[in-house]
Amino acid sequence: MLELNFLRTNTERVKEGLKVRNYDEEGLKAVDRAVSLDDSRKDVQTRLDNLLAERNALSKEIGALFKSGKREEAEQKRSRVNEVKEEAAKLEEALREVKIQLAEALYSIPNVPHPSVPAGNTDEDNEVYRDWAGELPVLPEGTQPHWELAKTYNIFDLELGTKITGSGFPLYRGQGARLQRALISFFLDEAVKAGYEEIIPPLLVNEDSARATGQLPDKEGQMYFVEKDNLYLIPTAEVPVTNIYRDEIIDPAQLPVKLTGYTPCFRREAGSYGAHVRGLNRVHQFDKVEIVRYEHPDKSYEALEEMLAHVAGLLDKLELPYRILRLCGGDLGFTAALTFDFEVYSAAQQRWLEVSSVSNFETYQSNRLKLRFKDGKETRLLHTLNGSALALARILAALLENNQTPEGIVIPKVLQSYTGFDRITAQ
RNA sequence: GGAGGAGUGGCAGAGCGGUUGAAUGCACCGGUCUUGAAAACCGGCAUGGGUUUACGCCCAUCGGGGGUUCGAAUCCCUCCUCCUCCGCCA
Repeated sequence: MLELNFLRTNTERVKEGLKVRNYDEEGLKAVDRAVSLDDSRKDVQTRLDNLLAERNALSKEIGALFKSGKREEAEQKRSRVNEVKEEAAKLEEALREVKIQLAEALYSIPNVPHPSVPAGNTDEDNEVYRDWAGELPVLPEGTQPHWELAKTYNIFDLELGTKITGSGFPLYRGQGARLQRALISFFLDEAVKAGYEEIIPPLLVNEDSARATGQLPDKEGQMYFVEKDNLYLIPTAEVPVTNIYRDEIIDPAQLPVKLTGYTPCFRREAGSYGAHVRGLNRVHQFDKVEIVRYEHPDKSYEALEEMLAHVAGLLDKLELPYRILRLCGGDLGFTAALTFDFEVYSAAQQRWLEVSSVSNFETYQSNRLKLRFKDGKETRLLHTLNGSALALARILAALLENNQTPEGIVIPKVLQSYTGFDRITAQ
């Protein structure tokens, strides 16, 4: 959530930001509402504090009176304290109430978009930040989409996944499983080479963690929930990895903190079926390597560039055609200030598939996380960033389609030492 | 899963109903001394909120939540976590 101080001192800027996200006049009111709720909060807080101060002072006096044997005086004060306590109880209730409302108001206000974020409503309005410079591959007649290739080469099986679990849970096998593992290792190795510390986090998280990264209360329906133990299956490694430093004050000498983690990701994706989500295009379980950074506020946009270069480097090495989009206000995630999406071209489907999303959240996440650093005497919020590097299922889809030849599916050179074979052939 | 024990500042560790946001030690940051360093000595050293031009003052926080009391780190309830023993187990 946004910092209250920022909200108070930059009210107009926040509103301008909401307009970029297509909020109407009604939506903008949340900003003023939050500020006025905070005014009430301060007012109640001050009155309560004064009462508590009085109570504390009286209690001390009572203690002293009892010691010196002045019973009666003590009794008098005691009844006064009881009055004070009654009043305080009311104010405490009021404070609790106003805090809940304030939190709700704050949760309803998204991050302020970076000035470079273009206006727009849908993904159609996203800006092509860097287009693919070369020719897009055109496959000859008779080429197959990846779900057909899966059958031809026996590399993954959606029907089996359905049998075992349900739709959207692919089962990889043989050379397909091997290729999947190769991609994970390759991505992790590249991240480690780039200075990221490798993390294997828990795949289930508690409510606090889900709340801290903004999955709750916002995207409740997106996550699988284990009711018996009150745990959520992670929709991305971002959740456990970003929570590592929840509630911490970091020594600035440790900055930047660079972390990477591979995890399966679980997403309910309720109600999404149809042609666009065929095959591996959208599934409930997929593998992803995530990179996460905590940065000094002055350096976070530099870091974002670096992350873009890193992801671009991965796609270059995999020899996949891709483009980079700058998300427009309407498509930008609730918590992000600026997001770039990477899309690879899937030649058989003749469409672009999103394989990475790289974002700067500025202090929006760290405010909820209470993730700070010491800036001299001052304690300040850090900037958090993250990006997929990379999401597996769709990469695999594009790879299979683009690299199909009459002699099998060609494995990119960088992966061959990981897979142990240079092409996938019919088994 | 069963039985017992414990959770206090960055760490270790006192306190077990009153002026204790918390002794002491270590770590850390200043200073004195020293050619320099170490040692010694002196000082500082939690987070959040309110208020103030400022110095400061006030409130909350001793695993989380609730309760008893004029007053709770200290007593009670509850949840969580950790340790020991038993059971189960990749």
